[in-house]
Amino acid sequence: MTDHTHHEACTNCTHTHSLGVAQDIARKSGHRWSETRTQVYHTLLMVDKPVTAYELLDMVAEKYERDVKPASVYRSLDALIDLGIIAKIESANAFVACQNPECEHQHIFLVCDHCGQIDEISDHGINRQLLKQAAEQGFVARKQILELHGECKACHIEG
Amino acid sequence: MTDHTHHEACTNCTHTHSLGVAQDIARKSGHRWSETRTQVYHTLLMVDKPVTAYELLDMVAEKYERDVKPASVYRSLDALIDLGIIAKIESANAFVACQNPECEHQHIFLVCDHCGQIDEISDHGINRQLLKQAAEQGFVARKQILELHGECKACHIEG
DNA sequence: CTCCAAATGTTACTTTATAACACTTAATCT
DNA sequence: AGATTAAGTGTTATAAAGTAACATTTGGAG
Repeated sequence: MTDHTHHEACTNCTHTHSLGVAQDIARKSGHRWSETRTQVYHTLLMVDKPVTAYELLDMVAEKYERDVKPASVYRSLDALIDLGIIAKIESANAFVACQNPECEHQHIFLVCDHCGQIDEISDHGINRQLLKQAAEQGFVARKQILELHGECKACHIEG
Repeated sequence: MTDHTHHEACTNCTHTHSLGVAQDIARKSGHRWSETRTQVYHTLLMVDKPVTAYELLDMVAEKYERDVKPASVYRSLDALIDLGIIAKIESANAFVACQNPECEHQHIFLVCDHCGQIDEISDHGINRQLLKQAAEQGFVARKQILELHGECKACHIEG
C-alpha cells in the first residue's frame, strides 16, 4: 500500500485520488468543497454499492464519530450529484459513486436484486438512439434514468 | 356521448372499456377484482398523467365520498402494477395508467418537467438492445426502468 | 486578513410507504 | 342459491425518505 501524504488518510489509493479529482471538479464548477462532502463521498466510494441516505448517514456518523443530520447528508448528496460524481438509483432510493466521474453522465445501471451490487453499461449508442427517438416526438430530453433490474453474473451462476 | 349500461356510469367510453379489460386481465391472471381497484384505476385513467399515491387517495376520497386509507391505495396500486395496466414513474414517485395495457410491458416514458404530462416511446429495438448489452455482461434483466425527463413538444414551442 | 456567498447545524415537519391483525368479500364449488 | 375460503380490505400505528426555515459557521476569492 503506497504512502500518501497529500490528502487525509485512506488505505485505498483510488479513493484518495478520487477525492482529489472531486475537489477539482467542484472548484472548477464553482462549487465549494467541505468536510461533510468529503466524508459522504468517501463513504460512498468505500461501500461501492447503492446505499440509502439514511444508511449513509449511519456510516458517516460511525466512521467520523459525529452526529450528522439527514438534511446535511441530503445536501451533500445533492451537491455530489450536481458535480456528476455520484448518481441516484431512483428505483431503489439509493445513491452510488459513479465509476468514471470524469466522463459521460448518462448512466445505464444494472441493479442485481439478489446481492444489491451494481454495474454499468457503457453504450453511447443506446443513449443516442433514445435522444433521437424522443426528438422525433418533439421531446427535448435533458436527463435519462435507465435502470435494469435482474440478476448479476455471479448471482446467476450460483443459482 | 354513447349510453353504456354494462359497467358503472362513466362519461368516457374508453374508460368503461378499459375497466372491463382490466377486470378480464385480473381474472385471467388469478387476481380478484374489487371496488377499490376499480376506483383507483378509473381515477388514474381520468387524470391521464402521473399522480402520487396520496394525490390519488384524495381524488378517490372526494369522487367516491369515502375515507380511503394509504394502505388501501398502495395495495390497489401494487395489484394494478402486477396486472401491467399501470406503471410507477420511479423518478417522480408517481403512478400512471398504461397507454396500451394489452401489449408490451417495458415502457419508455417521456416526462415533461414543465407541464407534468407524460408520453411513451414505442421502440422494441431499444428494449432488445438493452437486454442484449446486459446479457453480454452476464446480467439477466427482468425489469427495465427507462424515464427521460425534459420538455414536451407543446411546452417547448410555447417557450 | 477581511468578507460574504455558500454551506452547515438544528429543529421541526412533510411526504412516501409498510406492518400487523381483525374483518369482509369475490369467486369457486357444490 | 348457500357454504367455503383465500384474497382483499379497514384500521391503527409506525417506518422510511426527504425538505423548510433560520441562525451560525466557513471556504476561498480579493
